[in-house]
Amino acid sequence: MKPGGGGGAAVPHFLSKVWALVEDPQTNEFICWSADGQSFNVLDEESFAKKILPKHFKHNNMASFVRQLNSYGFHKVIQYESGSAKQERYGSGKYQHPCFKKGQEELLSKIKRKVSNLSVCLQASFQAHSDLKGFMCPGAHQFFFPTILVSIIKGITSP
Amino acid sequence: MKPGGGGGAAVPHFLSKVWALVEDPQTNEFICWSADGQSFNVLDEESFAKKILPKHFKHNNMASFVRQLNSYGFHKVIQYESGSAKQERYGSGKYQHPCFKKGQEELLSKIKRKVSNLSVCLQASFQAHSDLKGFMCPGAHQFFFPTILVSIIKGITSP
Amino acid sequence: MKPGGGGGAAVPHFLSKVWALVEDPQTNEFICWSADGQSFNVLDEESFAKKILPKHFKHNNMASFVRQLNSYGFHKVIQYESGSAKQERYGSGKYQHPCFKKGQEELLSKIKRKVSNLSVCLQASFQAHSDLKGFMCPGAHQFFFPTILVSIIKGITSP
DNA sequence: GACGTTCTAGAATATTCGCAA
DNA sequence: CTTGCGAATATTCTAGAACGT
Repeated sequence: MKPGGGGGAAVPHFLSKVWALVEDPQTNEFICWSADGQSFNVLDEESFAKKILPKHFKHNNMASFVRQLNSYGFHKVIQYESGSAKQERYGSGKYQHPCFKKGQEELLSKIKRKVSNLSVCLQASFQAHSDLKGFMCPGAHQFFFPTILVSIIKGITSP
Repeated sequence: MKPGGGGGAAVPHFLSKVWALVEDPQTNEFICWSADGQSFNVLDEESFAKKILPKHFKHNNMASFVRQLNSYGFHKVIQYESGSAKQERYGSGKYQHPCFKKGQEELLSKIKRKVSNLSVCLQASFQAHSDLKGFMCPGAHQFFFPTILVSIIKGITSP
Repeated sequence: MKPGGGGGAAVPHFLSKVWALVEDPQTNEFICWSADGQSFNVLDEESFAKKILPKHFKHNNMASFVRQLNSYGFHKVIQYESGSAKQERYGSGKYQHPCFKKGQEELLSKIKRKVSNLSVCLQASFQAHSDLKGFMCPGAHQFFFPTILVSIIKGITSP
């Protein structure tokens, strides 16, 4: 269960919604897959922000949408304009993530949200020590080992 | 015999009452099975709280009802609105438990109330170490960092 | 400047809005100062949640409003009903904070948002152990020492 | 002592603002 | 100048804790 904005699945709400929007033919005027299916396009950011976003999120700001994309590791694809011939539509944008590809919805679960320092550091620091498994507290539903921590605290406080 | 509320069955009163409410056709306007029978819906939480709850419990607060649901391991199901077609009713909610399914009342006895992991386990373990005082977090009534340690441990043990 | 919610003042948006709501005569039917000006009352929580909240916040849930109040250190005031004479309005609530008092708007800036115990307790507890400095997690801006705990745990688990 | 009710806090995601690479 | 990110607040779902029956 993913709280916060309300997750009910392994995939956060945000990702599910973006996927649905890109897939939905009714919104293809605003957001759709790119030609090669490796990224998605927002065709008119202003219209998309004002018309589509508030139906699915609690805001109507393109900047907030982009911030979320970045949080999940999406990157804007810089479209090189060959010469001046190309008339790019004003306000369009292309965004990409290696696990966000047309026809491969199962990859969504691999997209991880980047969080800021606290949890990241803790987890990052401890993940390198996966040899610490196997400490169940009797009665607990999860992995747990208070006794050991008592020893730790004692070690710290009365060295 | 299950104490607490003075039940006479193996299933706690709370679960029996929720089951009865979901089944009862007369209250289907407020609470009913979902279409697939895998969860139940509260259609209008405020009406449900004010009209139905006090008839069966000692309160009329949706929050207390939800707290009980969570205590028994129910989870809220996030309903994703695909597109704008779906007209979700205001203030509705869907709740689910793997042993709460339409037509399978016998599963109810498998639903267990969760006890507080923290106090139970930590206190048991720490009582043998009464020399650890002085690690009180100001404002805390107990040793100071149970939750955080749990977080750390969870990070270690369930990567 | 307080980011998040987009404040432009020293007082977070939430506090400013609550203050304005309590002061505003037009919303006194739903939220107003208590008689002594030491707290504020929400007279009908469900009406307040559905009618007032969405006009000022991005939600219409009383629970979210209460979560914010608690985050800022407000407490619910338990109203003792003297005998059976007092007819308390159904679904009302009184909330109080030592720096939220009628006529003293300047106190608002003293109300601080509580952050997750995680950092608070860690810092509070470990500041008394300044000999543990030097254990900064790279990228972290605060006191922190996962590495030491890992070392300790490893030392205990694999002696 | 397990269960029920209430108030508060934890934890993850969401939204906003501003800055810097 | 633009993209991406840090950090603070906001919203949601779940759990902790205290008290009562």
